[in-house]
Amino acid sequence: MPEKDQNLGQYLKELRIVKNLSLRDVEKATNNSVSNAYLSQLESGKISKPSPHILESLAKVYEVHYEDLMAVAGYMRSSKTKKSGVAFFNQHDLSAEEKKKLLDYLQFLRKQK
Amino acid sequence: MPEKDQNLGQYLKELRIVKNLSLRDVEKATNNSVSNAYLSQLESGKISKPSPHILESLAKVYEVHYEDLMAVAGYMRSSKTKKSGVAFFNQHDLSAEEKKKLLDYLQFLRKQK
DNA sequence: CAAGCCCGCTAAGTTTGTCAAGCAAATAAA
DNA sequence: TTTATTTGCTTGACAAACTTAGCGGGCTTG
Repeated sequence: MPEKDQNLGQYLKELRIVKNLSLRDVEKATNNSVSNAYLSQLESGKISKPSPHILESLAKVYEVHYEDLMAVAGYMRSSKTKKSGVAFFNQHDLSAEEKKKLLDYLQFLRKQK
Repeated sequence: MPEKDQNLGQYLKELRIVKNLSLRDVEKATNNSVSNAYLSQLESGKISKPSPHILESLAKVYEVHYEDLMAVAGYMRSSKTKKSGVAFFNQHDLSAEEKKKLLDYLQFLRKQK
């Protein structure tokens, strides 16, 4: 489950990277309802309270429960431990740094074609 | 249950009137997290998409399920028919006008001491 | 009547979410 | 290497959310 104090931006970035999507991929996948520029700001934490319908669009693309994103955004208390798409990155007691390194490495691996 | 197409403002106003609270009463009850001026704008429909934590504060004061308000605001599909505090005003096939007249009359009655 | 309080409401200002355009670096293609 | 495409990101402008101050009306109390 998403950790309580994990910030929304990091979580969104994890989801996107694991799914191997670019900012613009997501923009298209959401039918332009979330611009790549805005998603960038979300991931970098410059925006902390997006409107729920934005989260809904993202949840659909990332195949995550809408309520999960709402919870991470601080809009709801996290509901009953639903295992979402990136469960691996959240279930194994990874520190924030470890997680980040793994994600970086994942990108590296994929770039090797 | 709140009707699908019922707008948020009207619903909030109903709740407040039935509970016999003034705008300022609600402001105080929410610990100043919802100003009376802002609530007025909400009820008049000048603001249609308040941030969820606003709805959370109001739900607490009005003793309504948070999810209900979220649903009425269009942030969630209405969950399983929870009967909220003003069930009377929503269950008896009242038209919008009828409802409004009843609420006005309710205020009139109460004003009679 | 006058002084005071509470009511709903609004006008004006600040903040913040959101988008369109575009830039610099990385990658791919020629 | 040069050109073109993609990627993440920043900037500037706009709209919508949200705040603060205050008005005018209706009650109450002296």
